[in-house]
Amino acid sequence: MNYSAPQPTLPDMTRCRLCSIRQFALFNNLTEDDFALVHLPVEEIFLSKRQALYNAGDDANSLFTLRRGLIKLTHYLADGSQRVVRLVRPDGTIGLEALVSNSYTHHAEAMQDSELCKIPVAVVEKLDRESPRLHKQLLTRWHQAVMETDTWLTQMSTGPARERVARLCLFLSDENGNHCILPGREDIGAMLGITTETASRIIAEFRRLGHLTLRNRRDFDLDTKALQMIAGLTPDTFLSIPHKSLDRA
Amino acid sequence: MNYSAPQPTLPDMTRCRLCSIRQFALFNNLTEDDFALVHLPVEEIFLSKRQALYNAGDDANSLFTLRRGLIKLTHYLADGSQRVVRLVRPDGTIGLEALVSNSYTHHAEAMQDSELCKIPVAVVEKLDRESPRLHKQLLTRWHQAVMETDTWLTQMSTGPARERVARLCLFLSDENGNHCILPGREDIGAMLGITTETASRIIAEFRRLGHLTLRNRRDFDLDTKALQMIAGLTPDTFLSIPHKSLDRA
DNA sequence: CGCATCTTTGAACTGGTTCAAGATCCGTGG
DNA sequence: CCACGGATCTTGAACCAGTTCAAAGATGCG
Repeated sequence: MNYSAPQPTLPDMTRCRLCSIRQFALFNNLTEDDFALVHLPVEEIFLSKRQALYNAGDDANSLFTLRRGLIKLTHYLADGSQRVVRLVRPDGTIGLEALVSNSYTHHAEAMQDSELCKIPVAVVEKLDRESPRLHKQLLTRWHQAVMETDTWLTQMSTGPARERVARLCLFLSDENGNHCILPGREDIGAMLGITTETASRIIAEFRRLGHLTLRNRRDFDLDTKALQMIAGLTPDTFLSIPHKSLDRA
Repeated sequence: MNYSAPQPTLPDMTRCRLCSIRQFALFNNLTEDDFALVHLPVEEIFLSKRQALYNAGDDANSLFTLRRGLIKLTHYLADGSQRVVRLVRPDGTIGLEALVSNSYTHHAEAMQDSELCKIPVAVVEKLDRESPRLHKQLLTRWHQAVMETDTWLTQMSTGPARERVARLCLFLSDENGNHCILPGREDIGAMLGITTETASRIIAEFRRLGHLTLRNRRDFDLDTKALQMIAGLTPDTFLSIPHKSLDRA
């Protein structure tokens, strides 16, 4: 575990009450009573791009809420390469496993300069016990983690490379949906299970076709419609109707 | 949701107390007091191969513990094909999302004749509230689900087809490790993200090389050592040391 | 026994990898 | 401020694993 100089923090969770992203994050819908239960420090953490939040196997005593930036969770493979298992975007929770295990499962690393809150396990455990609201939150967060990993598998590790790249661009695009910051080619490779060269070629192709337009450095404008087509017809069709293996109870 | 005639059940959870797999399953380490809290029926469910337990989107009012058999959780893709997201083996928990969502996320289907316990959400919610033991169990189960999905991604959807097939054989092998029941080629395809033909060819190759020996129908003896080699050198090396993107806090 | 389903195998094709050479970008220090 | 050096990105060409299409065996079920 390592990160740059934690800021001095207030002695309790006063800040959390005021936090701008609270309504979306783990501590959403807590009441004043809930906050009163806690007097342990919640630290702020700042990571710059490429810095690790923790490594697989590190002692797990805290969990984290991402306020700004982008974090990748990876497994390292036997051959030394890495496979991205999930991306966490702002408001996401990182390191939930701290609640049930004493070491982290993944390697967590910032892909952009990031800002997080570090919440001691003890805080969450106490709230979990005493606040039904947080308890529900917790289960929900866990559910999210599973769903996101599933989605990662079906969206980013399935189908031809071109589709995957298209899906990744869309996934990384901002709220408006027409702009995104692409990571380095190597990271793209680790996310999609393809080589850096393939990633490069496909992005070059998308640029030629006008589906991506470079703004600066790694900033791109994107033609959402076109990319959605490539990504596989209908946007989120994977909830559609099973066709075979039908019921025969 | 659909499955064959639920057996008549005892009026409460008496059976759970006596259950042979209890020590591993969700209700492990519950006390008599815990059981006393519940008077809702826990049904037994029997699925035969290819029968669905539930479909994505079905109303989720129960979760399940698998006692015998093998269940696959899948997402259906836009093109109608399916992608297996995780396999559940005996003692595993299925449908946890019922606790936080009112519909199931996956399609769950038996790959072998299976035997499950169907536990109403209300039961688990009550125990969750009133038994710290079950509460901890629940978080742990959820953690397991995430880890299993992660593993599925890194083991079954990464690397060349030959490696994947080898890993799948090992994954499906019984305790002794030298015997396994292989699913149909189409299922293998959906699990590994390859075509049925490729699956078939590779299995044929493994048989030629003596890594797999057919016993009957879909029963195979396997040469664990050889398969482990193919699966990618060291067995579970993916916890190994990160090499680049080192700390620079 | 005969039909439907699943598996195996073959042969052509292709998407993606590999290896290798340039190009481009960027921080650093002169 | 520019030039250098390392890293990253792009592009090319040969190669190969895996796909695709097609057709011939198995296998099981009514």
